[in-house]
Amino acid sequence: MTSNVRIALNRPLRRLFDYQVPDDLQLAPGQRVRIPFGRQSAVGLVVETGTPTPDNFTLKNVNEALEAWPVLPEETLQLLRWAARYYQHPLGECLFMALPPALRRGRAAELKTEPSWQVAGELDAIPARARRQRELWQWLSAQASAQPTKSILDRGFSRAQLNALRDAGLVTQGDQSPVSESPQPELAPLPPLTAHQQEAFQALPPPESGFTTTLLFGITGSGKTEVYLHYLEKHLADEGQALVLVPEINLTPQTVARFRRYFGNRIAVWHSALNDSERLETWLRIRNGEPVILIGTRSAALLPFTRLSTLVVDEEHDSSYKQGEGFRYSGRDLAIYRAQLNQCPIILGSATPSLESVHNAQTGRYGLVKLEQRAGQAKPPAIQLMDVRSRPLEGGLSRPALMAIRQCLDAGQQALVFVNRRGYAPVMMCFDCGHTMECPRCDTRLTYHRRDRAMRCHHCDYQTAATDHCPSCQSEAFKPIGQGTERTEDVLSEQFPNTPVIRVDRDSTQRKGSIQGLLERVNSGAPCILVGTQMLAKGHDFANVTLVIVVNADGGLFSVDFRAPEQLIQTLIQVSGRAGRGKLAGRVIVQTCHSDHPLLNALCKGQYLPIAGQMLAEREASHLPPFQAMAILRAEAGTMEASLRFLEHARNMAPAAQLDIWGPLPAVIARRADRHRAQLVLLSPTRAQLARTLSQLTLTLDQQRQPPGLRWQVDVDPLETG
DNA sequence: AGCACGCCGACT
DNA sequence: GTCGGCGTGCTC
Repeated sequence: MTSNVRIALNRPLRRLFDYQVPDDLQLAPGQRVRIPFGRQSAVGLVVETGTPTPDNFTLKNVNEALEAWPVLPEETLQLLRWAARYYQHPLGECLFMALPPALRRGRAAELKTEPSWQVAGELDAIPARARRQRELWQWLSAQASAQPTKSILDRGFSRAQLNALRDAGLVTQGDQSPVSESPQPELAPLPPLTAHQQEAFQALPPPESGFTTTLLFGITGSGKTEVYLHYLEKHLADEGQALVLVPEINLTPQTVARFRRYFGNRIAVWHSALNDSERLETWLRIRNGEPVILIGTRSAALLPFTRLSTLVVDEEHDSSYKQGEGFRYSGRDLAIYRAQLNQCPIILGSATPSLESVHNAQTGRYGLVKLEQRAGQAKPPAIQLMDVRSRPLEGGLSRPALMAIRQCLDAGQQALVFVNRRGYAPVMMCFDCGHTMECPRCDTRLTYHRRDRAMRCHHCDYQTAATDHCPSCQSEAFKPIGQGTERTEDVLSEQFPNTPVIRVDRDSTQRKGSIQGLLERVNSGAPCILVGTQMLAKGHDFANVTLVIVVNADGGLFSVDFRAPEQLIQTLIQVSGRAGRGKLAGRVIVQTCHSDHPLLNALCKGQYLPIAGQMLAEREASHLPPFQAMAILRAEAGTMEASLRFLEHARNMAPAAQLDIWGPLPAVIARRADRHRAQLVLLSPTRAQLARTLSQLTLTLDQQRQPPGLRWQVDVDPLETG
C-alpha cells in the first residue's frame, strides 16, 4: 500500500500539491522534502499525511526527505496554519517565512563547521618564490593543533595562499576543532524593584494559571523592563524558552547587554541585521529546545520554539509589529496566539497601549496591571499647549518656545525639538505663479533637502537637483513652505550659535553612521539641542533633557486615517516621556493651531487611559475596530479605472450580508511610482465571519484571471487605512 | 514564483 | 529566415 502526502511550496499559490511517498520513506508533517515540481526541483514542506490517491492522474514521487525530523514542530505548524487563514496569505509562503533563508533554499539543517588545517608533505615542495605560502606552512607546522581558517586569516595570510597549499596537498583538513563555547559571564544580581514595581510584578499572573494575557500599563520611565527581568527570573523554569518581542529601533546593543548582564548566554537575539549563518545558528538553538530567552523583533514570533513558556511584548502598540507587505501578520498577535497554544502567560507592556489592548483589558479578556509612578525621583512632565495661530514663527518655532529653550540651556540642561518631517521643507512653492514641485511618478510634492541640494520624493526613489528659480516661470520668489528637521536645525543653530544642535533622523543617522554615535554626545549631559523625528521619540533615556518642544501636533488631528488620532497621542506621550527622566523636572510644549481640540486638552492632563477611553467611544460610535473586524482589499494597476473596476467586481463577489463594505475608493496617495491605487474596506462584527468571507473571496479572485498589470492584496487588521 | 510555450515584430 | 518581446497557462 502506498502513502501520499500533501505538500506546501514557497510559491504564492493558494493550494497544496500531493505526492506519493516511496516505500523506504517515512514522512511526518513539518518535514522538509525535495520534490519534482513541473520541470524543476523544489523544496517542499509536508503539511498532511495519509492523503487519498486521486483517480484521474498519478502522483509524482517525493525524491527525498531533507532530514529525518520535522524542521517545523507541531506547535509552529499550528500557529502558521492559523495565521495563513487569518491573514489570507498562501500557506506555503507563511511556512517558509518561518525557516531561515539557508533552509528555504534546501541547504542542510546543520552548522557549517569551520574546517581546521594541518601541514602535510614537505616545505621544499613549495616553490621558493611563494614566500607567503612557505611562511604559512611553517607557521602551521609550529602549531600544536590544527588551526581553523579564521585564525589563519587573522594571522594575515590570505585565502588564496591557503587554497594553493590545499590544492597542492601540502595542508589537509585536520580534526574538527569543537566550536568553542563562549564562557558564561558572571551574572549580576537583578536590579532591586521599587515598591511600585514590586507591586506590579506580584500582580502578574504566574505560569501556573495557564494562558493569561496581561496588559502592563506602565508610564514612560516607570521601569517596565525591570519587571520583565524579575518575572523571567522568578517564573521561567530552567528548561523553558522565553520570547521577548521589542520594536525594531529598540533592539540596540544596550538593550541586549542589559538582559545579558542577568541571564548571560541564555540570551539570544533575532533581528533583520543577522546574516544567514547567524540566523541558522540561532534558529537551530531554538528548534533544538535550548532554554534560551530570545529577544527579537517581529519575525521572532515565527521561530520554532518547542518549550515556549513565557512571552513578553514590549511597546505592544508599536506599529513595527505589523508586517507591511506580503504576509501581513502582527508579531504581537501571533505571540498572543502562541501563548494560548502553549497555555502560558504573555505580558503586553506599554505606556500608550493600542486601543485594541485597552479595550480587551476593559472587557476582561486581558488582565490589567498598572505602573503609574516613575522610578527614582523623576516626575511625569507637565504638558502645555501653545496656540501658534497668530504667532510669528521662526523655523516653525514660536517666541515662547525659543525662550523656553534658552532658559533650559542657561540652566545647563538639554532640549529636544520634535519635528515629524525629515528634509528642509516638505514643499517648494513659487510665490509668483503658485507652482509647486511634484513627483513625476507619484501624487506627492517633492521634499526639499537643502544639505545635498536635492528635491526628493518620500514615496518612491525619485530625486532631482534643487533650483533657486521657479522651474515654471523662472521667478526668484521660489520658497520653501513648512518645516522639516533640517530647517529647524538651521534656525536653532542661528539662534543658539554656541550650543551644539544634533539632528537625528533617517538622513543624519544614515550618513554619519549609527544613531548611537550621535546620542553619545547627548549622554555626556552637556547642554545641547536635539532635533529629530519619530526616531527620537522612543526608548531613549536622556537624563539631562528637561524640555521637549513639539513643533506641530496638528497633522494627526484631521487625517482621513481612523488610526491617526491614536498614533498622534501615542507619539506625543512617548516623546513627552523623554523629558525629565533624571532628577530634574520635565516640561513639554506642544505647538498647535487647535488648542481647543478635546484630545490635545485631554493630553495635558497627562493620563493616557482616559484619552484612550475617549477615543474608544468614538470608535464604537463609528463601528470601527476594535468594535468590528476590519480588512482592506487593495488593488494597484496602470490606470485608476482598472483598479476601481477590479474592486467593484470584488465587491459584487462578496456576500453583502453581515458585512459593511466601503468603497472602492482611490487611496489617499492615488498614484505611487506610477501605479494607481485604490481600496475596498470590509468590516464585520466578528473575525470569524470576516475570515470566512475573505477566504472565499480571495480564492475566487485568485482563480479568475485579472487584467495584466493588476495586483491585489488583502490586509487584515490594517494599520494604515489611507 | 518559475518556467515553457506561443505568437508577433526587427534584426544579422 | 531567426532572436526575443512578454501574454498565458500550469505546476500534484
